[in-house]
Amino acid sequence: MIKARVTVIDIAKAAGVSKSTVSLVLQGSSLVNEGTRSKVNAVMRELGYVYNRGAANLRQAGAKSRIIGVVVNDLTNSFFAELAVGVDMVVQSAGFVQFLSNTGESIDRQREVVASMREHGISGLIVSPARATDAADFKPLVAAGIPVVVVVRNLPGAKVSSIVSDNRAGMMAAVEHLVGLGHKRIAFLGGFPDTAVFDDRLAGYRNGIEAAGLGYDEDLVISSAPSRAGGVEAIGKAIALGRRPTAAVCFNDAVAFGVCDGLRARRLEPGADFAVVGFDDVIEAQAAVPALTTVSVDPQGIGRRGAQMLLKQINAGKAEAETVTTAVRLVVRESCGAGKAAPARAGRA
Amino acid sequence: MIKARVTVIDIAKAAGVSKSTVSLVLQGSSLVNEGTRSKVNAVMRELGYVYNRGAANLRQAGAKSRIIGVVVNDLTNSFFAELAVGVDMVVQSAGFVQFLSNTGESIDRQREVVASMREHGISGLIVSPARATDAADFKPLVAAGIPVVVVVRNLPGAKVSSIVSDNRAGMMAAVEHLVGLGHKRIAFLGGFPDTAVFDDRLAGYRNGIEAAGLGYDEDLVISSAPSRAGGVEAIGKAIALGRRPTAAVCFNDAVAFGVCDGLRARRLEPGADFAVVGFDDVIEAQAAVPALTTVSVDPQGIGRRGAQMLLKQINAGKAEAETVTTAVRLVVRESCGAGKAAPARAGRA
DNA sequence: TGACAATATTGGAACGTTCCAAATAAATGA
DNA sequence: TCATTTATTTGGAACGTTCCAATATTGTCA
Repeated sequence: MIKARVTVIDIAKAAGVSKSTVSLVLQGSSLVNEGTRSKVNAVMRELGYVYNRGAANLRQAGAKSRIIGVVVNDLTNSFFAELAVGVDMVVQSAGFVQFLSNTGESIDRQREVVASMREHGISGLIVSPARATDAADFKPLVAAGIPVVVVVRNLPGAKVSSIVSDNRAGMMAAVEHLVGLGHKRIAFLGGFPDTAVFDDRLAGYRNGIEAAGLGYDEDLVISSAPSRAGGVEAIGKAIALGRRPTAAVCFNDAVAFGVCDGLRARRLEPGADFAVVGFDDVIEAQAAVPALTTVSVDPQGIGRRGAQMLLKQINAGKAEAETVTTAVRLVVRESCGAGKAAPARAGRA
Repeated sequence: MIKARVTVIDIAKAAGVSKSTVSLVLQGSSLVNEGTRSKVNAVMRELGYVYNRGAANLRQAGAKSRIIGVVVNDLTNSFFAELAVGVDMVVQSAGFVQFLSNTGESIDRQREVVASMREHGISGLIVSPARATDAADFKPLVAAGIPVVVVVRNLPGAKVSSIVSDNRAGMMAAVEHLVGLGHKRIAFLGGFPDTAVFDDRLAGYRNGIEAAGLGYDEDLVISSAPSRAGGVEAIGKAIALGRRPTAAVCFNDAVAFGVCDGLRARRLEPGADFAVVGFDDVIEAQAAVPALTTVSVDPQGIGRRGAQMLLKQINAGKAEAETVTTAVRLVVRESCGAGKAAPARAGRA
């Protein structure tokens, strides 16, 4: 068991040059002679040299650790897994690596992992914050000059960049579609009212309802946990209403699936007897029976976009916070009752 | 914009002690006086000190970076996302952080991320290898004394620890169950024959068939991509067979879902007209219609277990490779036609 | 040939920590 | 009081890189 690490000095000695030259080669400097370069490279390969980024970072004063921190609130939700994959794609091809952690909606955990990432000298952070995250939590990071991009859930008041989907427009489109199908009583089901995302989606719903000349009726807004179970609960309450709705837009796809479950438990067929529209377009949406009509937000795209934005800020050294909202589009499938769509499509590449 | 990093020396100066003492405090040494300790801690808080792990690792000769590398082959598959979450749980609570990367089944990518992780000085690696990974790929890691644990897919020939689920027993149980329901012609659908996992599952199928006194018939083994699309394809071929099977065990749940799709496209109802059993028990399995009878492998459990094993090896300094196969259990739901089970249960905590 | 530029190479001195051996201070025993 | 523990504290010297300023080497032009 030879534990001795091979260092740049070993290489230098073996190649008959100075450590400085080896360092130059490492950084692909054009200053070094072609012959020398290839010799050094050969020796490196031969001795099995592995670059010590820690040491390098030390010298480079925290500038470029080439580590990007990624924090998501629920990795078991495929929406966020996709997001992480999107980030990974661009981060990776830019020669960075991804430090990914899952907070499971715990803000304590979030604090921990962010602190830990900071200790490791991340050069930027992408975060989908846990519920009830304090906007001030990322203050120290940006004060230290570490770019932060908030995705999916925005943090009103925090002076960081953010990318959120156009929740309002998406929900409005969903309502319009249902109105176009002849529905007059459309409920808004699921979600916790204490989040910015909820507010946006609800606002879109309200806009859509009012634009259609239907009266906005508070009774038709039924919040619940943003989960499958929450959906079951919400549809239960909706059906118990005096003037029962004939359609619902849901806070997200998980809720929508729950709503479908709840409908079937009451011998109502989603799509045929009651129209259901989700939000997010998670992978399962197109495969479900009935296939879910939903608002597609392309989490992978958000991830890619967020990563690009972050990299831009890292390279720029200093960047002011920008906020983008990404377009969404309604994907009409079966659960809204708009007729059996063409046979389901294609896998993922 | 004051970029000056606060270092241990700044703290020392401000607290009127030496840097060595500050270092002692940092490591929670019992050598330092209680009064001094609290003073130092106070100053640290005041100046907003952040520990520089890079510098520490440098000195500690790569021993304890407290970084665990996690490499999965497909993060968009919830099976692996769950796995990562399981790892994260134990890794996190042991005070380590997780470096997670997705290879998307690309062995080039895998090589890249592993190299990158090594440069960052990970103290251990958990990997669910991409298809066709060369067992020698992890040789340098273990030679350098970095423990590696392979999960889910084993790497015959590699001298590393591994945790795989008991594929053989699981498939055998599935076959036995179908036999118990009266099926005589049971197909094995999906999966690529070039993987160890495929071999194991097929062996389990064969054992089950022969144990039941049914003849093993090669025609009933139809491989395909281990995906939903592959499932559609496989069931198509199965139905075209002369003596058509009446049931199938599938390579994994994705294939099983595809098989259900394919059945329905031919006006056959999975569960009623043809029995389908999957493998993995992905989250969607219990929510699907019909709920999928499948072999549950608890990816989160494997993740936790793998992480524990890895930590043990890290702490032990040197550990020989051990191999565990984790138990699996058949979860009977609807798709096998064993009668409507009790109403589906409960979410995830 | 000498002066100058261009091209390659190089020895320290950092970077922020931990470790070691040694120093200091305080407490104990005789 | 002095020697001897015991409890704290402390300066360097690493660790493996990068950066800087300086040096060697070569080539070019007059």
